[in-house]
Amino acid sequence: MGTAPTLDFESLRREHTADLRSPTCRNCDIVREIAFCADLTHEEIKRLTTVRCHASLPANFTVFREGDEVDHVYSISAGTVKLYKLLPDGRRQIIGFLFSGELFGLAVEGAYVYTAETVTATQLCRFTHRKLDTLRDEIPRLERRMFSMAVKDLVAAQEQMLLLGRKTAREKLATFLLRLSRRQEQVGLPSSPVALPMSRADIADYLGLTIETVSRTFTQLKRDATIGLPASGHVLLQDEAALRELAEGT
Amino acid sequence: MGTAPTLDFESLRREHTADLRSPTCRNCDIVREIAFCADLTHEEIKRLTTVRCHASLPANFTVFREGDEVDHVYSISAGTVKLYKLLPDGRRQIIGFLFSGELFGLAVEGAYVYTAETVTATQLCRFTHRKLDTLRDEIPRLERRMFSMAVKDLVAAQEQMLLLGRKTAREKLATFLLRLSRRQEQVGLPSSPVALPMSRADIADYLGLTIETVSRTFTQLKRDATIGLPASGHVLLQDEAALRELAEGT
DNA sequence: CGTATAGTTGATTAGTATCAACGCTAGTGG
DNA sequence: CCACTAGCGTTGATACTAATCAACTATACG
Repeated sequence: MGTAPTLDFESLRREHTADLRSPTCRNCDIVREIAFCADLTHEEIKRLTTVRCHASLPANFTVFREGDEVDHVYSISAGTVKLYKLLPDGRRQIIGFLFSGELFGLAVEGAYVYTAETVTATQLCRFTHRKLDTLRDEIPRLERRMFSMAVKDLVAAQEQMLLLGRKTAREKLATFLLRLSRRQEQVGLPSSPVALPMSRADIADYLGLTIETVSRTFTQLKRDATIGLPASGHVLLQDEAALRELAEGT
Repeated sequence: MGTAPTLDFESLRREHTADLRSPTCRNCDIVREIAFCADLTHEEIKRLTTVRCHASLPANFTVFREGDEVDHVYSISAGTVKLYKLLPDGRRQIIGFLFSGELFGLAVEGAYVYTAETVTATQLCRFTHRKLDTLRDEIPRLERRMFSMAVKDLVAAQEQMLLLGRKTAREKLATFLLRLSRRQEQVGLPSSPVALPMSRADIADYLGLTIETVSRTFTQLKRDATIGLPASGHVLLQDEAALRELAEGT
């Protein structure tokens, strides 16, 4: 997995920020797009703004590694991030793909519990844990919001356990495609040509399969006219009903 | 999965409470053992006490089902509970085994996201979601505590994804046994004769295996003198180093 | 004591992994 | 501008782990 090493966040910020900044992030006073600020008042957002700092990172950039000492919490402004855990012999399990608006960097006992790596070019906002703790005390709604985000992640993790433990390769892939499709809908994009920013290797490590099995299963679904593969990185959902049946395991 | 149907909690409470009540739970004013009350002051615990209500349930009792309308949050005073999700064709994934001091019943959009069933005879405390919400507003530390519990569960769920997606049957079982062993240590019990209150079917559905594979793997580990099986429901960890190597996948 | 349930063991199958080769695409340098 | 190369993705042949099907044993229960 030819991954760039973790670099100094600050230098990266200077190096890559210019060309990747989006309009909403150019000026530091608009942070509503940050997920856990969504419900806050203007006043509260202002407070948050003072402690945040953002950067744009290239694809395949390691933000932090499992076991690293925790310093910051990150929020994705734009782009895609993958979180994963490794076994000593290199076997990898991707815990989740995160998109714009999602938060990561939670940890136990001062160490990150997974590695975080960008999939595409990505813009991140980050806060120190210390400052976030202070803010949580000052803004009770923030605490509540972070709790419900943790619950949301927990529910997703449990759904993924069902997938990993009990679904077949076809069912896993169908579930995966429908999830991405649903997410696109939520962001106001069309549900059907699903964008796959991640590689086959990433998909395999997310679904508990091998690259080859993922590839073969794509081919099978295409042969069955359930999906179409118009271009690399894009999947057409031709028969959503069939996909749903597969995903639910009926 | 010959499961008793969900019964009325209140009638069960009356029916089973007498013989199952533990000394610590007999009087309603000691609730320190409830996990999310651990850090609270005496005053705060008193407040909680007024809204709680407890019951003792027999083994294999369904507390609630996935999809049921949410009413309560439960805390285990004594016993073991399993949480699971089902696919329409009956395939089952156990999300977790919970023990004394743990909380369950979190939900999204008013519906439980998993089924909860007792493994052994179990004592539960329960609170209505409504009352808990009120208390969370009144006791900020409670909110913080619930957040860190959710994070703990999330981290455990991510660890389980690695197990389900990337570990072999032997590695899965070794990991499982070591977890139970570690938990016993934390409660002050010896680490070695590990108690297995759950059936082979439950273990299989937790590890993403079949009953037969679990049984065969137990036999293999016994043959290798890694574990001993002195009596049904108990496992002796004869070679913890070997188990740890297996669990870490080295 | 007989029956039901849980657990073990064996034989065979099936699904996915592994090993290997090949094609496609994109980026590089002449 | 085009050949060259590297990396990603696909496809094929084979191996292997765990599932399935089946029989049998041990344990708990009435």
